[in-house]
Amino acid sequence: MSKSSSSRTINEVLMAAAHARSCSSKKKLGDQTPNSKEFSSSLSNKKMKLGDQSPNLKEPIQKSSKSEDQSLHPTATTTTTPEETSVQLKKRSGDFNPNSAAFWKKGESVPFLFLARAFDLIDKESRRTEMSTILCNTFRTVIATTPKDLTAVVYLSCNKIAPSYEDLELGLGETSLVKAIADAYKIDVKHIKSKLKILGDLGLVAKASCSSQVKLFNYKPPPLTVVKVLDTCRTIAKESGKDSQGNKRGHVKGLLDAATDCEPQYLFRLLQSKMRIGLAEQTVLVALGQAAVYSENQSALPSPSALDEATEIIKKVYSLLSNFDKIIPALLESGIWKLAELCRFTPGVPIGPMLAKPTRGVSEILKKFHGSEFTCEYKYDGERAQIHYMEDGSVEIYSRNGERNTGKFPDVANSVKRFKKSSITSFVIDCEVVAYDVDKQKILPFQILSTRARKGVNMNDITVKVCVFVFDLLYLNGESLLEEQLIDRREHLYDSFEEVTGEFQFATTMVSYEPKDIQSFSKLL
DNA sequence: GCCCCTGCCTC
DNA sequence: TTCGGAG
DNA sequence: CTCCGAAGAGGCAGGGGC
Repeated sequence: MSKSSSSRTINEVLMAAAHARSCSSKKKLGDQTPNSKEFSSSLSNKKMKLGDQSPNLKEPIQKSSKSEDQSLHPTATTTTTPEETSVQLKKRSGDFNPNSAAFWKKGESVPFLFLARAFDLIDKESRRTEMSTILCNTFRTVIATTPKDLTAVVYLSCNKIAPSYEDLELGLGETSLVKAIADAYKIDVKHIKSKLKILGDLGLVAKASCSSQVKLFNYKPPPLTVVKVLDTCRTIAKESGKDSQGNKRGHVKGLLDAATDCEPQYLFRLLQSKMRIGLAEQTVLVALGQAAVYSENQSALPSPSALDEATEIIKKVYSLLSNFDKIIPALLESGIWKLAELCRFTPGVPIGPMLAKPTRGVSEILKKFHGSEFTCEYKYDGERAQIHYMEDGSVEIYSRNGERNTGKFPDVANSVKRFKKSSITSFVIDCEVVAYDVDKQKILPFQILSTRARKGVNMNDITVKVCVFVFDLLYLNGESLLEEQLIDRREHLYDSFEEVTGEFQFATTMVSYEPKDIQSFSKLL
């Protein structure tokens, strides 16, 4: 098992374009080409930028003339049927009437069936642009009828139940869900399992089981709503302790009892966190941005550039503040064009990380960088960590995926403040936490790090010591540094912290114009 | 009290 | 993490 | 190139069972 990860050595090199985070405009270090956003690394990975921070959120060309006056929308939409909904949602955005697809009254809770139908349409579509259109129409419908449900709709569309840093897990996997179906329908677990093998998907199994189910009672639970589904998911996630498994199953059964049509299928895929309809966060964001544009300007069709701009804004905003509970209300209240002002990078909320991207070799890199200044950086073999130090002295640590990791690294959380200079009142750093042998002063392989306890770690129980290798500073003394060049952020970084060997060190880097330096740098191992 | 299965998360 | 498919 | 989805290794945590 010395799998790839452990075979990577600590000395592996990683390089990034010198202007990393703020990709678009500013460059000061060479390479102005439009595709100067990426980096490549020599050995196996490299870092890449995150979601665009195009600093030019200029005034929208298509200012919304009248934004929120919903009163002029044609009234009600009670005559539409679920079937009709599907037809409407597939229309091109320009031809779509946001009041045509709803089969519930304005202000009423959005039925889960509406969303399930949209998922079903998307499932049958392979073009992401089309998926996005369908979802865009879906969002527009919700905005036009029951905007307060938009947050729930967006969460479910992303297959999330809360921001990732809130540590809310369903705790339901395939096995539990199979049991839940068996429970609910009084079917043998074995039958469910064999069906699962045949159909290949738990959602389909749920659907099939549901339709073959004979309802013995006339009692019919009220239709599911999007909010109900989301709330129940959260309830399931919070269930813990004795009998929690059974309780969770009970909640699932409750949902299943009320599910009809294609609802069971998507309900179970949601519960399994495997939507597999080809739609995920990025596509949802695109749809959301565009829906916002269309909804703001009912009378005129938005220009393509306005739509692109909206997409950029929403992606950027989400990478800075990945919390729909904050973004959606702001979006509904003030519109897409002001969103960036309202939703800023905030300490305490993890920012989307710039990720490395594999390259096939040094030669590939050599070409890419001749003529431009570039930088290389060691890629340490540990765990990514984003450390937030707030004004009040509190610390939070987040993983690569934005999960709160603070409880896993109490040693780091307690020590970081010792490495900052006293004038520093708040900061966010990006770093790699690496297992470290204090006696031998040596970095240990990832394997060792992975044996650390993961939750509620007690300082006294720590056996694997770690060293933090910082490579970026994203926020300092109340101000975001995201608009600055990587090279400049590094300067701030070096100015703001003191290294302590074996505890807190700066990642080894090199900056050059000479492609051949890449090779020599990578030989440092 | 101990062990296993399931879920989740890291790379 | 790496891979492969689709657009 | 971007996005999505699937797969794989190793390992901790929590619950359920005995």
